[in-house]
Amino acid sequence: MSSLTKGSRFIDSLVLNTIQREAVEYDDGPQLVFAGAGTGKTRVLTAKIAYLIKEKQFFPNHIFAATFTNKAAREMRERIENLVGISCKGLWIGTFHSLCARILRRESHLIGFKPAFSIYDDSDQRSLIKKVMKELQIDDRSMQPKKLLHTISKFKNACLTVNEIEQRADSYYQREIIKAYVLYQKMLKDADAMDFDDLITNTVFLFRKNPSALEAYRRQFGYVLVDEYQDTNTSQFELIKLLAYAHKRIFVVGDDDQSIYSWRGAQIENILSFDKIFSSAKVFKLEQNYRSPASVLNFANAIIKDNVNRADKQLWTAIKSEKEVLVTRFRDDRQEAEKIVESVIARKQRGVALGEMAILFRTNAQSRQFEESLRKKKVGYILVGGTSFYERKEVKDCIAYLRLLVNPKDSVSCERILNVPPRGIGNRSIEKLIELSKTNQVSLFDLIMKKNFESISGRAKTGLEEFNSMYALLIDLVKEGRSPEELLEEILALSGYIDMLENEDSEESKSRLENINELLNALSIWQEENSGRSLADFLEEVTLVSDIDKWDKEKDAINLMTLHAAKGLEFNTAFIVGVEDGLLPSRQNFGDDSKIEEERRLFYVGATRAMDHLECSYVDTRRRFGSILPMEPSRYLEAIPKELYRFKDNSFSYTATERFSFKTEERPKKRAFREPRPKREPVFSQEPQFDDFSQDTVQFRMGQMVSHAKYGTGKVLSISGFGPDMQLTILFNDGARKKMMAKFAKLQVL
DNA sequence: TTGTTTATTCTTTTT
DNA sequence: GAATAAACAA
Repeated sequence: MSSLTKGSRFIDSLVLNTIQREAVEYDDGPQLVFAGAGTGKTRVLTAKIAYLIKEKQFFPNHIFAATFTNKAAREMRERIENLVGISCKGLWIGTFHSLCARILRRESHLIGFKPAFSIYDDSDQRSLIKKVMKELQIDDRSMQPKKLLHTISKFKNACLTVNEIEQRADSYYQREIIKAYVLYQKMLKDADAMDFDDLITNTVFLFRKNPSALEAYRRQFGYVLVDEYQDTNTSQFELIKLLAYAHKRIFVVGDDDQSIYSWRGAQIENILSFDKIFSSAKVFKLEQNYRSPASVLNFANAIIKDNVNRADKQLWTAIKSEKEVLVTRFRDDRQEAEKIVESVIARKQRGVALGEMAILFRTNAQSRQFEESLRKKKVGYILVGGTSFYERKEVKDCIAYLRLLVNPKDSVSCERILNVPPRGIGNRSIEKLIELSKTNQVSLFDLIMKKNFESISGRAKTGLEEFNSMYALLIDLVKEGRSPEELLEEILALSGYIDMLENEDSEESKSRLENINELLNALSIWQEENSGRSLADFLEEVTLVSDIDKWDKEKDAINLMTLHAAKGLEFNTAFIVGVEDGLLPSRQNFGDDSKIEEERRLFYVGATRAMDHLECSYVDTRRRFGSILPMEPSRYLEAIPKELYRFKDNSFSYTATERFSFKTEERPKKRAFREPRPKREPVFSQEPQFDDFSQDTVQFRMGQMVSHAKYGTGKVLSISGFGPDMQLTILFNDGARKKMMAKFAKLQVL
C-alpha cells in the first residue's frame, strides 16, 4: 500500500499532463510511447517505474530497464528513489551493454566463458582483427581492418550466427570475410574475451540455448522498459522479445525523429513497426514540448519536415520568446571559433552561466579551433568525447597489465605489454612464442609462466624470465589480497614503466606520467566508493563507461561535444557550428537517402537542445586534412524558410587579431626555420580547461593549509615546478603524504 | 632489437 | 596535420 494519506493517490503526486498520466497508468499490454524532443520522456519513464513499484507492487529487482547511457541510468535511478522514497538498489537499470555484462558474468559457464572474461574495446578489437588477418594472410590493402570489423559488427548486430552466415556466402570475397569472422570469434573465445557486440548477442544466444536460464530471467523480470527505443538494434530487440514476448509487460519510449545510430546497427523500423511484433500495443504520443520557445521549435520542425520515413506527429510549445534563431556566415573556421567565443562571453555577461551553453559539432576534429579560442580568451570549457582518458596508450598499457592478472588467457593484453617497456622481446620472438602457444594449446601468458620458452635465445630469453618473475610476484600479491591500487603501483615499479618514462624526461613522457597518476587516483577513489567489488569490476567499468557518462554540467565551463553526444541533454543556449554540406551531412553519406535523412535528424536533435536561444553557423572555407577547402552551407539550412531565422553575414568583418593571424597563415613555410610546434597541454578531457595560468598562480605557499575532495585537509610541505607543472607535496591530517599536480588536485585553499 | 625518419591514410558519429 | 605503419640506421 502507498504510504500517502487516504484519498490522495500516488499518481497525483507525480506532475504529469493528461497523456503522460495515461501512459503511466495504462496496464493492459505492450506500450509504445512516442516522446518528441523535450516532451518529458524521462519524466514519464521514471514515473512509470515508480508507479510500478509503488502502486503495482513490483520489487525493484523485478524491473529491467535499458537506457542509452550509464549517466541516464544513474539519474533515473535517483529520480525514482526520490519518487518512491525507498532505495532502488536492486533495480536493473543500465545500458544494454552493462545489463548484459551482468547477466553474462553470472551465467558465463553456460556458454564456456569464465566469469572474469575480458571486454575488448575498439583498439583491442583492432589488434585482434590484425592478428586474424595475418594468420589468414589477408592483405590489409585489399580489406581494411576497420571495414572488416564493421562487417563483423553488422553480422552480430543482426544477431546472425557464424553458421547462418556461412550459407549466404556466394563469392570468394565473402567467404574470406566469413573465414575471418570465424577465426575472430575463436580467438575471442580462446582469450576469454568478448567485444561490445558480443555482450548483447552472447546473451541472446545464451537464452536461446538454455531455456531454463531464460525462464528464470523471464520470471525475474516481470516488467521490461526501454528508453531511446529508436536506437535499438536487432540483437537488442531479440533480447527484449525473449524477455517480454511471453508476458507482454513491456514499455518502450522513443522518438523516430531522433534516431541517429543506424551506423551502429540501430533499426528505426524497431520503433516504426513495434506494434506489428507486439500486436496489441497501445501507442501514446507526447507532443507538447516543455523545453524550447516557439522560434526554436518552428525552426526544428522545419528541419525535420522533409523526412519521409517518420511517424506522423507535430510538436508544439506554449513557451513564447521574442528571440529569433540566428544563422551566421563566417569567412573560415578560425573566425567562426573566435566570433562564437565572443558571443559566448557576451551572453555570459548578460547572465547566462557558461555551463548552460553548449557548442555542438558534427565531428570531434572541429573542437580544436574552439578550444584554442576559448583558451586564448580564458573561458573555461569541458570537452566531452574525443580521445578519452582510457584510450591513451599509457593508460591502456596499465589496464592490460591489470587485465592479465584477472584473465590470464587475454592474449591481446599479453601481447600488448610483453615488450613494454622494452625487454628485448622483439617481433621475431613474439611470433615464435605464438607459434609455441598454438602447438602446445596454452595461452601465451601460461606459456611464459610455465617457462616453456626453451627454444628462445639469449636476449629475449632474459626478458621473458624477467616478465615471468614479475608476474609470479604479482600473482602472489593478488593472493595476499592487495588492493587494485597497490597492484598497479607494484606493476609500475616492477616493470620499470615509471623508470622508462622518467628517464625519457620529455614533455610527452611528463604528460604520460601525469595520466598514470590520474589513473592511480581514479583507481583509489573507485576503491573507496566500491568497497567489496573486485578488480574485474573496475576493468569492466573502465571499458563500458563512456565520456558522456562522467560528464556533469559545471557552472563556469562551456560544454563542447558532438551532436551525437548531445542527445538527451538541454542547454539554455546551443551553438550548432559547421552546418555545411560535406560536414552536416557528411560527404560520405552523399547519395544515400536514408543516411541523408539520418543526418537531418542529427541536426534536428541539435536544434531541439536549446531552451532559450539557438545559433547555427557555417563558413566559406575550412581547414581539413591540413589543407583549406571551400565549403557551402548545408542543404538542410537552405531548405528552411527564411522567415524562421535571422541571417547575419560575418564573412567580411576583420579584427586585429585575425588580420595578424591571416598574415602568419600566408607566410611561406620554410622547414628549416619553422619553430617546433608547442606541445599541447596534456589534459584530462573531463576537467574544465584554462590557458596557462602561470602568471596568476599565487594561491599556494609552503605551510599553506588546503583541502582535497578525497583526502580532506592537509598542509603543503613543498612546491616544485610552476604554472601548469606545479607539483605539491601535501601532508594530510590522516597522516598520508601525497605528491600531486596542483592543476589536477582541485585543492581548496583554507 | 631498438629508435628514428619517412610515407601513408585519414575524420563521421560510440556502447 | 596527426596518427600509424613501413623503412631504415645503429
